[in-house]
Amino acid sequence: MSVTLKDVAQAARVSVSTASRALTGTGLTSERTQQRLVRIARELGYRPNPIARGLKTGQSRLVALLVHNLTNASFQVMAEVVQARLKALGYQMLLCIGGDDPQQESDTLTTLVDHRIDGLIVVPTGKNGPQLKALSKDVPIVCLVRRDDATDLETVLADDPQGAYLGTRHLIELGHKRIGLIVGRQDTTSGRERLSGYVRALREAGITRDDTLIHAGHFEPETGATCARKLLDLPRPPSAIFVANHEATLGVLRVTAERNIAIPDDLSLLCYEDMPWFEWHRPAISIVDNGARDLANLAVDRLLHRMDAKGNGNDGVREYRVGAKLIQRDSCRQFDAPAPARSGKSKSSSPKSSAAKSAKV
Amino acid sequence: MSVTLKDVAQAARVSVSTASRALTGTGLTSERTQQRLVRIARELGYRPNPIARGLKTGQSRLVALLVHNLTNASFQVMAEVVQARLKALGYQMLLCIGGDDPQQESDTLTTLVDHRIDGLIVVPTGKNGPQLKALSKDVPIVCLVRRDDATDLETVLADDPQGAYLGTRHLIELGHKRIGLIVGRQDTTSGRERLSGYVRALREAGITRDDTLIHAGHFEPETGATCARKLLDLPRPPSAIFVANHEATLGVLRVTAERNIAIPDDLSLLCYEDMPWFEWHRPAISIVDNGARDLANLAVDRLLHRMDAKGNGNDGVREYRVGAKLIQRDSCRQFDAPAPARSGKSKSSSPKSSAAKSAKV
DNA sequence: CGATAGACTGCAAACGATTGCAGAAACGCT
DNA sequence: AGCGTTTCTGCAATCGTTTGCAGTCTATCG
Repeated sequence: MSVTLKDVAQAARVSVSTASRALTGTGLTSERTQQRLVRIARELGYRPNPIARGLKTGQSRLVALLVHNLTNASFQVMAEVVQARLKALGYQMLLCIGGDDPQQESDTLTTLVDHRIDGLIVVPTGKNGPQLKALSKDVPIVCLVRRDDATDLETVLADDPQGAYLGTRHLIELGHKRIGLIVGRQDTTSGRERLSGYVRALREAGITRDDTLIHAGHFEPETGATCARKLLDLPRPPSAIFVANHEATLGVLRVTAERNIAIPDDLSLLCYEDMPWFEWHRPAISIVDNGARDLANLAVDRLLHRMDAKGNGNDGVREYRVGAKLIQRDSCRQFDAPAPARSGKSKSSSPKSSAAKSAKV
Repeated sequence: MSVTLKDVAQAARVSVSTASRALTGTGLTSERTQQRLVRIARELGYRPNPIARGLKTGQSRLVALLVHNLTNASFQVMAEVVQARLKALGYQMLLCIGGDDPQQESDTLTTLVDHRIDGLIVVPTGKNGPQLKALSKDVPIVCLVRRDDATDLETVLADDPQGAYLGTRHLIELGHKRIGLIVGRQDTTSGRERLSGYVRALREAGITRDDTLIHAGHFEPETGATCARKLLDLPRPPSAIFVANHEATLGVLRVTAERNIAIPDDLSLLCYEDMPWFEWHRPAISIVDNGARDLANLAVDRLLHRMDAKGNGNDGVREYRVGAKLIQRDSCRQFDAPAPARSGKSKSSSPKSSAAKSAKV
């Protein structure tokens, strides 16, 4: 079917080995034959067969990126970054979707190493630590965004404690005292860390933590909505909500729209991680940016380093943190302490707030 | 490193060939040895090396999906569908991002066939027809969403003419006569077809086409915004806009927000292709759904068919169409013909519209 | 009891590359 | 001229499978 090394060798009247050496540029052939072979190979349209090569060398020039899904905007940009970087180096990216499901992750991992991938960047579910650890003996692995506590794999993390702290502090500085938090599962690194950042900011400001304001769990838009309702139905509802879990944002937004709660006038809203439409939304939504682009780049750097270092690319560093930063848009606003809560909700009786509402659309 | 067939054979005291036959289940081995080998293989944790197998058989169990990007929600769901389907059949999906760039597409294509992929589903740029055609001799290929006119490849398309027709007709039925259209590049199938559907619906309704209402091109949110402005600045602005180009939506939405144009009261808005947040947005955005899920499934069906049929899976059909459907949400509204346009814009003077505006947030 | 079909099994050659080893050629040096 | 180096080339083994062919064994039948 396609032209093989043998064909090239025959056409050039040399042995296959010579052809191989000439084309891989080992410098073990004379300048003349080298050039001749390169020319002939090009004329014949020879393309080395990576499968055959891989069998011999044990390498595939394939690097896998295993993420949970593609709906998450962060994963999208990470995928694009990784793809671009790898491609420039002659690797092909294998993008896999694990669905945040341990079983699926496990399956995918085994097929990937079966395919003798040269490297792996993975957003671990956290439930396959032993397997990951075992695989890391065969393949350089870098964890991204989440840590798997059962392993000592090199991990590139967003600085979630700092990000959550930053976000919370921002709200506090705006005068908010009751800040609702919607945050991810507490058995994930990011879930725990974001909560801790939130708590720290409160403590520093001398605000006592109120657990009725905190919702942690595995969110989808729908459950995000229920939590938002719970928060808003509180006797003393929060004046700001920090949605530190990406998936919940849509639900929260819907509830506020349903109830005609004007953002930021009636409620300040701050989200974690960017989405392409956040800055187009009215009001444009302020966020804590986890630096997806930087994270991906760093992960690639580390992976390449390990791949070069052939097994002992261990520099002693286990964990890299990429700083988060606050991006202020229009969804957070100075909080004017209201009259001390009496009975019932005072919202609908406030002409000011409703006027503000009609100014916004 | 990992356990090979040879190891299994040795442990079972049979030849490698027998081991191979037993494990691949060719039925050429005795029941007893077959079972014994399966057991031993499992005990040893044997996993066949797809590279070696691929070298011999010429197959890789890899199927590639080449799309433009991952920000497009349709591509996301397609990727997830394809991944799920293939995985169930023991294939690994290779997801590649071509960026709608012919050069990049071309490069990716060659590395893919180098890797001896078993099949390819591609959203073609349309600029690499000859290459695709050539490759299709080696690999089963199915085009998705776009057709490459330079080839006669089997193609799974959304029914864009129908979808655009459906959408436009819907707006007409609501009483709209001046309907702005923002549509994709006219050198792509979908761009042309959507325009034609729009035109047909107008013609059927006896509305004369007004080219100042039509904007075609390669859009990003920003250019989408400029077009929206142009439309709204027209002496007689449209009462509805059909955003038949996915990328432009955000821009249009921003302009309407900026100008306090209430949707659907001041302007009806209909979009093509769904986005996860459309139904959470207030007002929820009505769309023409191109059936991404069905498209992906059909593409996989066709590809598998071709892969089975070993080269002549050609059933004579060249083109499959997946029906589009209208999903009505809240962004379109009955149009009450306004008083004939006088001088200036009457919008700000209408108390009704501003009241409506303040009801919405 | 011997022939023969049938059911299994093993040998060895592929697949397309890479690579250690050794031979050949060319060259310089004494 | 003879010899040691250096430089290049080819042979052949190898990676882990699959598979055509031929051989072995058993069982069955005449």
